[in-house]
Amino acid sequence: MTKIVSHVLRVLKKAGVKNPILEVPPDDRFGDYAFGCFILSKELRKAPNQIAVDLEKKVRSDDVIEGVKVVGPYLNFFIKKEVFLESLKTSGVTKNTKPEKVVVEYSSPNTNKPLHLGHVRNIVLGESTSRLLEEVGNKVIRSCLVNDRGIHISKSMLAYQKWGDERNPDKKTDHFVGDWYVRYNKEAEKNPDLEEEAFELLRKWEAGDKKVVTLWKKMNSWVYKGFDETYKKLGIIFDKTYYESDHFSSGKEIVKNALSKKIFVLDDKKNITVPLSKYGFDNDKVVLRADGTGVYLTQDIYLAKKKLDDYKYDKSIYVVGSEQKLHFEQLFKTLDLLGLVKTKDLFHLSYGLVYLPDGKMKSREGVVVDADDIISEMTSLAVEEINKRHKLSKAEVDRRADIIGLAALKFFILKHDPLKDMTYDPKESISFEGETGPYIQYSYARIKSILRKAKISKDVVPKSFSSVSYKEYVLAKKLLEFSEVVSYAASNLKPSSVARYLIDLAQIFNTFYINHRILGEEKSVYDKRIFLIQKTAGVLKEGLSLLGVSVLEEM
RNA sequence: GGACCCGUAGCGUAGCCUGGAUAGCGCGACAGCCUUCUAAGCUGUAGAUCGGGGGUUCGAAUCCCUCCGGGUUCACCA
Repeated sequence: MTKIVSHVLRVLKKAGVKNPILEVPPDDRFGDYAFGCFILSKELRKAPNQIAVDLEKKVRSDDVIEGVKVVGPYLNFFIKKEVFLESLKTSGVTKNTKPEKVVVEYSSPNTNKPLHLGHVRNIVLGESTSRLLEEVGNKVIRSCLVNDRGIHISKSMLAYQKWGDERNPDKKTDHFVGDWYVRYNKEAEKNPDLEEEAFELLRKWEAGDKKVVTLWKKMNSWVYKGFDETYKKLGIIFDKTYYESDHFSSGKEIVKNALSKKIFVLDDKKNITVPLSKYGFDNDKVVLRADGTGVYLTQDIYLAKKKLDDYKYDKSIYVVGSEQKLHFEQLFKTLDLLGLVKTKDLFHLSYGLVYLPDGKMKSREGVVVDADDIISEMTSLAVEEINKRHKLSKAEVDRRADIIGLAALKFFILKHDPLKDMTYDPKESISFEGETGPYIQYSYARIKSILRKAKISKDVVPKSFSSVSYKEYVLAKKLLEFSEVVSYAASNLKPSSVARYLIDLAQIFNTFYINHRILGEEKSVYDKRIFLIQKTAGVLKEGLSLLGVSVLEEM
């Protein structure tokens, strides 16, 4: 691709254009590349169209350029179709020249309730971002910060203590704990004194009360067991888990130190604060209360330092919902002031909230789309779809349904720009047709089916290509875009651009598929098309894998 | 009230960074395509004053200003 572009640029320079810029026309009927002559019109004091006409005379066709054509102010270049297929032989994803070590923090659950759809968005985004960064050559450390202490877990604990009769879980263990959290909130409505009891429990926990700590450990272990099952279904493995309970009171030394260096200051109530208002923030931010207790920011400072000590990272990415945007701006500026990490090496990958049709999810009332529920709902929908089409053993149906259901769910989330809020309507649920994960998987399976019937296992690479059809050319051209798309997605942390690309590619492939036969064609055509569909399968599989989605050989 | 984000056909969205040739796609609607490599597919039709207004520019969905609508956030909560 770039080779073709640089060739055209060279030709333009030879024709007398000093700094040529190429653009891609909106429709390939206009050509493969275009040079807009507007930029020259002032300098040459000629109409853009006249310039284009003059240039046209100076450009000859060669082994890359088939011809040029003037349309209005544009000089349009038509590239020989086989050149695109030829470039496909050597195409691939470009790796970073300087690989970086990147810590990606995601999931970050509380331990008082099971994971919900919001977490799924977070996890799927975090995982895909990690894979993208690895794809371009970076080293990624997947980390998870567990909020395992605080008033929320005390509430679950209190309800269990009061009404749980020391029962063992009779359902998925994290759901069991979550039920007590919901129970607490229900009871607390009638009896506001419960809140004080919950705080009492938290104080006891902090004081190291044995009974409370034992209960806390037991309930957390149930939650972790449940989380692990969910992570396993989603295909997630963390390299490192940080627990809030290990360092919720850490970071105080760093803060005091910064005070003595006059980086931080005392406010009129003797709280230690970060003087953020000097740097364009609305307010200063308290980091250590006068009574010596820390806040969220305090331990986040500590954690950033800890991660730095643990991994000496070049970049640190936090996958956290958009409602915490301000907090991360404050944190990043603070870390910069402390001289710990430069702001440019920190990134808050912010994503929009997941809404239900009637508003926000409320986990304290149990109004949530539970992660496990939605996964199994997707899976059973997939079972129905499979049974409509095939008669297979139950084991095979289940195997395929897992892969298809998860693809539908993950792709549905990832095809949206992370920034935007999204609404999930359980009634309409997630489709398997149109712009979906299964659609991409299906395209892949179609290719695999042909390759099976052709009994081809190795890559077919024709020496040369001839009489390339329009649809073959369009497919080849799209395949060549893959590496650019990956680079863009990795540097902008936007898995959605990969998802969008895969939709386009699958559409183009399916059109190609309907219009061109492969099996039974004469050798040169057959080889050319096998080459194309093998490349397509490769890109579909690799692209999906960047989204954390698997493929099926048959579906 | 301040700050930030979002506003593109009935619905869901891409394009906005880096301005350019008829605003791309999916769902839904309508009309078609399975005796040939998987119809989870393909083809066609209808459907958009790109939230309103102003500005910059030869040219604005894209950049700037402003207004309107929606959201998030502004704690010594995480």
